Amino acid sequence: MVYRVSAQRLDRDQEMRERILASAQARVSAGGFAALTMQALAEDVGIATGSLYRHFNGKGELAAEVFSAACRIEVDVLGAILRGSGSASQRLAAGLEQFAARAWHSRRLAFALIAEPVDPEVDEQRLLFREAYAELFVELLDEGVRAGEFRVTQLNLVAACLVGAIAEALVGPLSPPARAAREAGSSAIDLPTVSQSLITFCLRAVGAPES
Amino acid sequence: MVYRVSAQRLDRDQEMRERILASAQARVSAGGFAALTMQALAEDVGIATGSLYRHFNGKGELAAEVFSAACRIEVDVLGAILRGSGSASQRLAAGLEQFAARAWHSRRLAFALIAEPVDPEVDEQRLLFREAYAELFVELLDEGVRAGEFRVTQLNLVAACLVGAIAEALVGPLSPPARAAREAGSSAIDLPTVSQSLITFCLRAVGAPES
DNA sequence: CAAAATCCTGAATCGTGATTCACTGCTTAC
DNA sequence: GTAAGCAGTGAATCACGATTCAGGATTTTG
Repeated sequence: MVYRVSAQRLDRDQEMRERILASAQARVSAGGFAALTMQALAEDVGIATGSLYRHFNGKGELAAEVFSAACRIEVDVLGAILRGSGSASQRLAAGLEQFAARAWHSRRLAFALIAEPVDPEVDEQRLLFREAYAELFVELLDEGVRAGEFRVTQLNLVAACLVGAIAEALVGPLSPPARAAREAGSSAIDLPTVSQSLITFCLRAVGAPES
Repeated sequence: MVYRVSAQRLDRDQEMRERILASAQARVSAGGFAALTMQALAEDVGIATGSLYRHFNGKGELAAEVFSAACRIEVDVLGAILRGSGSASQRLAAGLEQFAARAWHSRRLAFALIAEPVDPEVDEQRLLFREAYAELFVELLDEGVRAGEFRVTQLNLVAACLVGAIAEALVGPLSPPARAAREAGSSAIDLPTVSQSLITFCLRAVGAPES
């Protein structure tokens, strides 16, 4: 044996893996998962298409990893707020505001994560992350109910409704951004307005007392 | 000229077109749009694949037509209720109940119409029909606000939230049906419970006074 | 019934993009 | 320095289903 996997090699592999993931995420952020082709990605990174397969078993795995990484950040951010300090209502409002702001500022990515049609492998991840979101809301709802702030019985169902309402409001085809993109001269709603309306909607929906 | 398009032929063409659409809808109802391949469809109908192209310009057109037909029914049904008689709150509740019942009884189709990844051509239709739904809700919200029943300012946004909440609750990956399908032994929620929770959620969300 | 025109067939073709693999060229260890 | 073996290359291959099209079958009219 005159060749063995050296530490140097492992480092380089890891670095390359990260470069690939970074390029992939950039692609998705710019043009959605539809823009994530192995050929284009390889060109971005500056390697041959075949080389991608040294680092990932296939496109599905790669896409799923891009997806998870992006989502994990979102879930962590939201979780930190929802599990933070303050009353359940305050935390719900803060979480929604944060969520809205993030989605607003990277719409393409938000759309890709929440709604874009993709490989089944990615869809599985999406399922898991939507559940993760819902789980966070279930926790919060539970606390809110115990504290007498919220009036909800079917925690899971209401959590799903919240996730759906938020998703549709912010990134679905009906969302203000999407509408604005379609009809050029449409009356633009701004972030604070959307944010506030969404918060009011959700707080009322869970039976929080009006401020 | 010894051959011209006769009335008989036109009739047959129309009948065939309808048979194709019926088979296509059956396929989608059973296995979603993913199961709608031209080959399989042709076999179902009992004709050659090429013959499908006498009746439809391509798969996109066919799929879009299946989609529209199914959606139009839903929108009409919902519209009839939302525009019917009774207070805005009563109509909203009735509409939700109806919607929930229909989705519950044909989940696969509901999923296909609301959430399944498909051709762009179908996505366009989806956009239009989601807007149609939202438009119905906007009308209702407007009436409700005028009547002093609802307290909502951003009608469009709130309508989108409603559509999102309903969709996610009933057919999204988080929905009780979907959950039950995944975890075999999960505590099954029944339709009346889902229906009631959804109604409460939506009525509160739009600021309707508690009953 | 025959001629003329269209319809129907389904195997072959096409398009798209992921995946492979024989080859070239680096790394490693001594 | 150099032999052994791994990494990188990218054009060729594959997979998959939509779409086409050259005949054979059918319908229409006189």
